Amino acid sequence: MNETYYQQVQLPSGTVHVYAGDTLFKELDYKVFEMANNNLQIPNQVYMSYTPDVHVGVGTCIGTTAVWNTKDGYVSPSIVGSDIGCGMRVHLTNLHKDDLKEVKLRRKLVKVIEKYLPVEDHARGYFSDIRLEHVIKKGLHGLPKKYIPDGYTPRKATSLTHVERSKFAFDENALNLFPEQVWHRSHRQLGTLGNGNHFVEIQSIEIAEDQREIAEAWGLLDGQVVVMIHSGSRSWGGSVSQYCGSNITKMMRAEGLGTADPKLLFAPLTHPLAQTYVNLEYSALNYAVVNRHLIAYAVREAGKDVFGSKFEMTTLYDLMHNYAWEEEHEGQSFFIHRKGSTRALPANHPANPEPYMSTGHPALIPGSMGTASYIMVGSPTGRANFYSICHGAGRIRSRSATKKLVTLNEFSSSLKVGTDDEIVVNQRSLESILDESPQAYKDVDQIIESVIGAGLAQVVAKCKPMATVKGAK
DNA sequence: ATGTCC
Repeated sequence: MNETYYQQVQLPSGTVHVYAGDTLFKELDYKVFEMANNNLQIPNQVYMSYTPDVHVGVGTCIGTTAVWNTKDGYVSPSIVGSDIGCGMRVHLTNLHKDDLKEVKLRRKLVKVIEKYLPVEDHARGYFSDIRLEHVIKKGLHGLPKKYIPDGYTPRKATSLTHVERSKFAFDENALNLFPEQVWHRSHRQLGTLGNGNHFVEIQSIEIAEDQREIAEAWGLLDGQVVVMIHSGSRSWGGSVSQYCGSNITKMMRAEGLGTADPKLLFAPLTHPLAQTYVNLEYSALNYAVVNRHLIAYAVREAGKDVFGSKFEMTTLYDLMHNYAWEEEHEGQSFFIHRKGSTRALPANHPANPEPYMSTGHPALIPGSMGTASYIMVGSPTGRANFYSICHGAGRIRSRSATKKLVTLNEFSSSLKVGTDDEIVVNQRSLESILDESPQAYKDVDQIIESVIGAGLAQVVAKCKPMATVKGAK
């Protein structure tokens, strides 16, 4: 049987391009098409698509790529979503999975990570030597030098080239809109994980046979231990969404703009409120990149405590799956929104950072708890979808429904609790994160199969969880 | 996802 991995769905307001295998497609909630129909009513849109992990969100589905031409474009805070700049980071260590064979050692590592990375108090990561204003304005370039250690990339450079973008420039006047309290809270939250689906995970990797050449170029080794981080812009991005969202809502009401969904917000890029939003959105992208960088810094400190000063943790890559920005393709400027959608550029695309120009950059895709994550690379045929792939497994069940359905025993057994292969979790009570059990999510392997089948990307390495650090409310 | 309020 020939499986289809892509189809165009015609709706009254336009076409949504759906990248999903037949099985996943059949299981899609009709509400994702209602949402698409509303989103397609925003004027001048040139392209909209769904990834195989698409699911209903606020105003817009998570798993959406939505594109305008910059010259007559629109920005939608709803298509970006409220966790602006949320994304992934992977660091490579000089440990082999056998070094972490003992459950006791994995427990110790998790405990020490918690010492450097506050997970109970979400606002305890006070870095008094970091000026929040500097990192908000200059991204990673606003950090004191001590946070950019030597040997931080596989090529042992101190460069900040192993990120999607190390600094987002914007009109800084927009920052005057925020009260002191927002600055204070965000300073205290720097370097904290947050909760929900955010995590730090210790994983071991398996290289995909047909991508060994790329894996080698990236410094990946079979059985290598890696650190995967998933976090965003914390309350800074939340404040941006809230502040801009309420102003744009009022403007839309006054000007009679809108769709059937009052939670779907948008404005033409030329509107002053749209410009303020884009400026503040970029400030949140700076915060998010720095936040993940500082979380990695904390894990690195913990690693040195546990394994000694020879412990290394070099940056593979940092990239995001929630944002809107300008992007050039074949000389044309587009304004691209990705919400739960990850850019995966192929080799030689000019937007690749220099170290990844000849291979394409790593695209980092998290699975759900207890399941695999993936390090992928974009394919040239991904152009059809503006080089966008999935963001993870994709939720199929609400947090409350998951808590009703899944038992603690089922959750524990998916984490292999009590066996030698136990995926050690920091939370004393799994009950506090029961809504993150794998039963709340689609099967990530099926999602990845769809992405490959559609010709969007290839797997370079599969990452298997060994220990997970989560925040919880 | 988030902080805040019920």
